[in-house]
Amino acid sequence: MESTRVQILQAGLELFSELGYVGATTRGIARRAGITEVTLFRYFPTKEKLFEEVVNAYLPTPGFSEIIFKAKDLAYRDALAMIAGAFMEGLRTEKKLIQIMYSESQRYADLMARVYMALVDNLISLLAAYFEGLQHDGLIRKFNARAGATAFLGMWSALYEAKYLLQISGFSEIDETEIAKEYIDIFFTGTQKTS
Amino acid sequence: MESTRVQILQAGLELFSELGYVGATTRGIARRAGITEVTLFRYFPTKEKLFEEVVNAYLPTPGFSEIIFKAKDLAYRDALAMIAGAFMEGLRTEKKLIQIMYSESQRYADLMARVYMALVDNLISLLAAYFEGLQHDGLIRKFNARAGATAFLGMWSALYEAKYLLQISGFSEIDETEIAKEYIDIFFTGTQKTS
DNA sequence: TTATGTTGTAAGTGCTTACTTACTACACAG
DNA sequence: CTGTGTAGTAAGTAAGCACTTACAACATAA
Repeated sequence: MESTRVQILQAGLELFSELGYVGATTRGIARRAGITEVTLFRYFPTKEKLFEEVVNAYLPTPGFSEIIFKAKDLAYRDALAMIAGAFMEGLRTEKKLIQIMYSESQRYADLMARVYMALVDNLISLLAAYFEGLQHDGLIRKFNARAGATAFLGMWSALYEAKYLLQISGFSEIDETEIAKEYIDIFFTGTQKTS
Repeated sequence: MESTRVQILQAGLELFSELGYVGATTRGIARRAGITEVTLFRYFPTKEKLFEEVVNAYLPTPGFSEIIFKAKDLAYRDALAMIAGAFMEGLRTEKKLIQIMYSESQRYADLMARVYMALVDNLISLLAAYFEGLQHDGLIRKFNARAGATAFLGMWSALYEAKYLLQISGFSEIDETEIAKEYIDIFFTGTQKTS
């Protein structure tokens, strides 16, 4: 059955993210998948190949184009809020993959760079294009659109890391909608036209 | 000699950051320190104790208070630029520790949270106090000072991660002073008084 | 000279690891 | 009923791991 393969990949994603590439064992992955180690090696020739297939299997297909498309129907401030919300939700959904990305960024630099690209690079480009459209219509001030996009998403990804990856206690207390309001205020005001 | 101990700690910092806690071996650390494995175990009873001592030994003593102190003599925009530059330089200096922090944030959650606190939490508080002073003097608009501080530093730490930790090619091409100017522009304008 | 502290050398412990081989059990399609 | 594909079981391999023991070499200080 194909489901055996999927179960192994799922178990691999979990254990690689919890224990890292070296820390996760083929025995442990097999156990969590509910199969034997021998069966695991019937599907994947080496631990390394399994790891690469896990990452590739769960590489997110960026579904951000619709988000930005919808943003065009909203007022600028509401669009920023919606984009930020969608981005944070996307990061939360991909938490296991993001954990792998950070812990293996040295050993598997190229592969992890691809994970980053899949996660945020596409959104950066779309967001930059959105800003350029608004600039062209004279609705926001002129600035380097790509730099603006990384500035905006950077605030959120840093918040995500402190709160969800490192689980800093000072951030878990804070209401996310409250801090979101401040972030959006700053960026909104910072990109307004100077009247 | 005390220098043997220091050499082991230094080698431990390097190998733990390159290979992770599980991936780094006591043999490898001893070799890089230029001593034998037996000597390593004469100084540190277990690999785990060695790891904890490495992290504690290289926990940065935050030297940010002087930075914020100097900022008070500068114009707001120049102060932002100086703080951002000092923060980025601090992150670059602590690259190995930061790598450890990200790769072991699951296994050693508490210890790595302490690393984060030492790295940025102190600066967040100081920066928030600086903003509050400016707000009190009516030089910038009112906003949640702590949220503003995390927003400002978040932009920079996200840039640092993409450029130096994940080494995303798209960021290494960009001139850092150019992107810095845009970040500061956005934050400066975003926290100005609405006249 | 004698005592002490620091290091290296050599060997080995028991455990875990990724990965293999050989055989068996069972479901299902022709 | 027979062949085929998928799985489990049992056992084992060679290598690497953290960590130990015992002893010898050397410098320094009393």
